[in-house]
Amino acid sequence: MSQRLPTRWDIRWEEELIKIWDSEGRFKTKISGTRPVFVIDTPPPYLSSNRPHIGQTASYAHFDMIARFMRMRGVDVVFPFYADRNGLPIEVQIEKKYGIVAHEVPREKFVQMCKEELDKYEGEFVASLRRWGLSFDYWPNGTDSPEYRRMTQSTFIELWRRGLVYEAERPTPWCPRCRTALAEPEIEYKEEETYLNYIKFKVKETGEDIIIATTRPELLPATVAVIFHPDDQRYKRLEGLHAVVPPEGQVVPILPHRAANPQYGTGLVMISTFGDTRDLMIVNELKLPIRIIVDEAGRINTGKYAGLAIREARAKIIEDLKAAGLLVKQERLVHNVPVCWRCKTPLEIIVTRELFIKQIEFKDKLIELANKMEFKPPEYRQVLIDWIKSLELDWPVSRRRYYATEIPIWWCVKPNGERMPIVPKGGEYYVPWRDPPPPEVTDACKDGRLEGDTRVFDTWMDSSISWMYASGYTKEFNVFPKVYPHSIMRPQGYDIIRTWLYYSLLRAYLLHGNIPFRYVRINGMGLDEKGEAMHKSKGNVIDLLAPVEKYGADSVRFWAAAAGRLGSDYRYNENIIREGKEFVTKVWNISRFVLSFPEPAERPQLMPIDMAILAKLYDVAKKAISAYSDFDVYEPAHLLYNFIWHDFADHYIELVKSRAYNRDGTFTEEEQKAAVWTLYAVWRYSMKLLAPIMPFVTDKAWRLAFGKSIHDETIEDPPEEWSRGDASLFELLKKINSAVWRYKNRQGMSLAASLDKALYVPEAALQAAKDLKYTHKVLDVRPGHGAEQIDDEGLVWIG
RNA sequence: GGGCCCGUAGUCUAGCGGUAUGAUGCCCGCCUCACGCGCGGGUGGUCCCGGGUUCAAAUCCCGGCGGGCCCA
Repeated sequence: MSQRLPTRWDIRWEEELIKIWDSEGRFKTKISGTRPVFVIDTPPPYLSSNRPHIGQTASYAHFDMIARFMRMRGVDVVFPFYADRNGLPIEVQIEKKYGIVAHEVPREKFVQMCKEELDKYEGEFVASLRRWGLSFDYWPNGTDSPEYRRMTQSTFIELWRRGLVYEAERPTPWCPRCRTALAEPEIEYKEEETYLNYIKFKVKETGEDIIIATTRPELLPATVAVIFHPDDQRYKRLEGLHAVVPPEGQVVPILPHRAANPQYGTGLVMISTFGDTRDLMIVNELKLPIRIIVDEAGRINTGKYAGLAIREARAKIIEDLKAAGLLVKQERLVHNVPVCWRCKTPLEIIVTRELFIKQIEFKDKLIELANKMEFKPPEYRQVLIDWIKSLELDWPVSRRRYYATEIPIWWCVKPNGERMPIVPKGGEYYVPWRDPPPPEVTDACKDGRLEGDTRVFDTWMDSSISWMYASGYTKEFNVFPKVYPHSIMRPQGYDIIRTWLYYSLLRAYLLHGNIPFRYVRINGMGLDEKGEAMHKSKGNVIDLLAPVEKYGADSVRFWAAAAGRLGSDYRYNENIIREGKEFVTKVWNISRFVLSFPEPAERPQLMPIDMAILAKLYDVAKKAISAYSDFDVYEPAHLLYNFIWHDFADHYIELVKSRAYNRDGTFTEEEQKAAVWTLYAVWRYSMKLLAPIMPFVTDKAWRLAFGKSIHDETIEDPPEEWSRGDASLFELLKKINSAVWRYKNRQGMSLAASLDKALYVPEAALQAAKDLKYTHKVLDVRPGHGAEQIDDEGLVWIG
């Protein structure tokens, strides 16, 4: 190798390497058929903007490091990248961008607008990640492709056949703006200022007045009960009596129920169908009658206030109550209202026909399965289990939106008006709102008229089977039967445990009676320098390419790996990126140094210090391999940084430099070769261990050295014989080096200057006497004590 | 309102029963033939506060305060 290589790593080499990797076909999934297969269930990112932020990208870099490590362990890794493109956010974005409302535009056209917008983002998204050196196989078919949607639909049809899906009229949290039902995780809460209204009801049996406090007076016509807390002595006497509800005068029971808070308002609470989820729960529990007064657009649809929007109705009814002398008082109040996660519109609970997937009856089984998955780190298992325990409703999966997977149902409308759902046989991509029904559907509806369902699925219906898609379920290389579920790993953030992870588990259980994958790797969130989440609205989003352009991808990857422990949040920290850059330079220069010697063909007789550094490396390798195997990149990053820099470079290389050069023939040829052989052995092995984290500098050096890619090498377990060296000798030599350097420093000497004295060291260190003598340029190296102690422990003397 | 996590030198971070790890910053030296994006040496901490358990607490328990996340 030439000595004329620049002393600094040039980050432009990274872009050359990406081109080389691409031309070598490294980004394509390869299944040998002989090696074990491992699937990484890459999170398909949602393309609501053209670039992921740097925190998100860092987690993808982690996945890449794991993929690269596994490949070097002799495994065929399926590491796909495709986009999640279905769902509400893109629709909302299009509506905002063009100032339109989805349901007022021809559906075909609206869907096309969404698709085009997404296409614009995807190319740049992929290119940015590639610039980070990510080695995924890019699959252009995202969750909105016929290929993926076909799978979503077929798995749904399978569940339908098994009776796990039902359509029911059910009170459902509903967004009047988006005109869709929402599932539990899609509900958010927002503080809102409102009035708590104290309203007079009459007790039917006694004629006395009772006062009820409510923030939702417009729901009075839907009120079906009044409750008080069972321990509330003030109202015990009302138990079993009835209340007359203004203004329409319906008579409802007065019941004790623990959900009533005696401290809130008057302690008497009206229960309406449907004010909120608590109302819903009580209505179900007490089997109260259902009074539907709100329609899909959020308008009152019955009685005196019909046609008014919720807020208008509220104002009007308050006015009427006032006029009738039934409004006792109003208190200002700030409370939390449930809102739509996407558009923040306050939700209503209305009754619609929705499709539900059964989950409540399987809670115990799901918890059992959750205990069978391996969580890294383990503490996140409880988050999933707690969530399963808290579920109260089946999963509503139908949505009245547009850019999503169509529900594959046709409705057979009989002459008598009866509607029968018919599902096709599966295996195709069905668009019932647009396409004619397939023959098996027409055959099943000879006596009726067919209507295609216009609804779509909740997007988690798509992403909850990503682990099947990633395993090539729809692809030519389909390894699903081979890897499911033991060789699939799900990497994801803790923020979507209750959604992506939970629904994946549910779907796997319903489809296969099993877990979806054996391993769950939970990463923390990437935060800004101050430790706050990055949000466009906050203006603290750090671009994912700027630091790469400044410091190079290897440096940024080093930050990604080293910034935080697995499962903990990690902050953006330019210092660590800079440290990564310096480490790249260090690695580069170590490589230049080692490669300046011809590698000995045969293994020479090693000296004790050579054995000692190998023993040290043995230990580092064991720990690093074990950590990598647990999908941790933080430990390896720190272990390798410290070993390569502060053991290998600072001490071993310094100690054996004279022996390796052997300019004046002080050492025997065997001794010299031992140094060079060991330099190579340590360098080779540590480069391989580092390659998953810093794939660029390690590959460039490896190609110069051996004319092939480091990424084709195998990381074997370290040879057992390495462990026979004496690692404590190495620690002792480090202390001696430091002591001498400190001494020279205090004497104002250059470290390269000769010291006209003998060095006295512990007996053990004499095994490296010659190396010590020439490294420190002392007269002699002797055992015992000299005239002057130069360390804290009394080990090192000179004189 | 509930749950979970976190609070260690200017900054970031490890330790999680025996008074503290590393990085960075700062100061001082060194052109040592792989590297000045380097090498060496030093400086810097009531381990958020209060109480408890213990021979002994950053470390365990309780209560605050501050920050974050998830959920209602």
